[in-house]
Amino acid sequence: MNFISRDTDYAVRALMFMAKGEKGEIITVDEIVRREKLPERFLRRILQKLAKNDILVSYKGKDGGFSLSKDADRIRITDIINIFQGHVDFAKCLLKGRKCPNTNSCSFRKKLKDIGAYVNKELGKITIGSL
Amino acid sequence: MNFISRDTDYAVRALMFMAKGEKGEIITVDEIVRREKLPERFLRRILQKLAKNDILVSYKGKDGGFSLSKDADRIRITDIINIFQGHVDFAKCLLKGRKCPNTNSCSFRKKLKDIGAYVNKELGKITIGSL
DNA sequence: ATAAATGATACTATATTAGTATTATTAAGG
DNA sequence: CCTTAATAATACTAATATAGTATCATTTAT
Ligand code: FES
Ligand code: FES
Repeated sequence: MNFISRDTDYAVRALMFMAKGEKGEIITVDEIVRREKLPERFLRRILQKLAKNDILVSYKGKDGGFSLSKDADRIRITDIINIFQGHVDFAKCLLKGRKCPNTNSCSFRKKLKDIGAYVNKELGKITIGSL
Repeated sequence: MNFISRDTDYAVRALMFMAKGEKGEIITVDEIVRREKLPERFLRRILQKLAKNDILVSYKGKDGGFSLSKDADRIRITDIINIFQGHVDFAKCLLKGRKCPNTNSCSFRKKLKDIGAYVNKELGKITIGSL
């Protein structure tokens, strides 16, 4: 069981590569593909999603590409995880349709919540710039 | 994205229920199903797996059922997670076939590893008995 | 106009998760 | 020894999530 999904991982790697360039530099998908050996079309979609979520700025047309929308130190790993994997829920009642016999008092869920809070806090400290 | 899968959750709930009884008490699947409202056949398979992994002892035949194989305080949540979800990997290189450009030096992976270690340590402290 | 880039969206393939069904085996008790 | 009440083993199916591909539209510098 992996904690980090493929698209999160690819996104982080692409961002790390982009962060090496000058601030605001425009980089094309092809360039990233060449350097990081990622599947092109898949990566395109990933970068598009990052642009939609204000991590990247996209420039269409000739000489276009993507640039970081903010300083690499302000892009947190949790932002990326949230975009691609949604909120990481450490403690959700899994009894969907049926009635959960002990929703509010469940001590298991309570403990997991504490651990989840810690993980989110620590992951929030990691930024693209810090890598 | 959920950290805990359905079968882990069901297993924990079943074990918590069983831990309420006397030490070594034999309990049938039907009894757990009645009390915890879990899908019977699915739960059967889950308990079988727990038995195979020495969490439960199974008694076949009439008056049979399952009992805890050890004190509830010695059954850790991590044991259950490992059985049903495998080792939780916080930091694995996701570039399978292709060559990873930076396997040994990847700082992202290194940081995730630390967090994973913490989570496993904390989860290891939680036992069925403590819930 | 053309070429070189992204945008949007739909499609497909594979893996994982969740659950069901079937048949065999075991052991207690009359 | 037969019946009954339990688990064991295994195969099957359905739903969902993940990973990746394909197609066509739009934009912009020259
Ligand atoms: S079971 Fe629904 S909350 Fe613990
Ligand atoms: S990318 Fe393979 S290890 Fe960081």
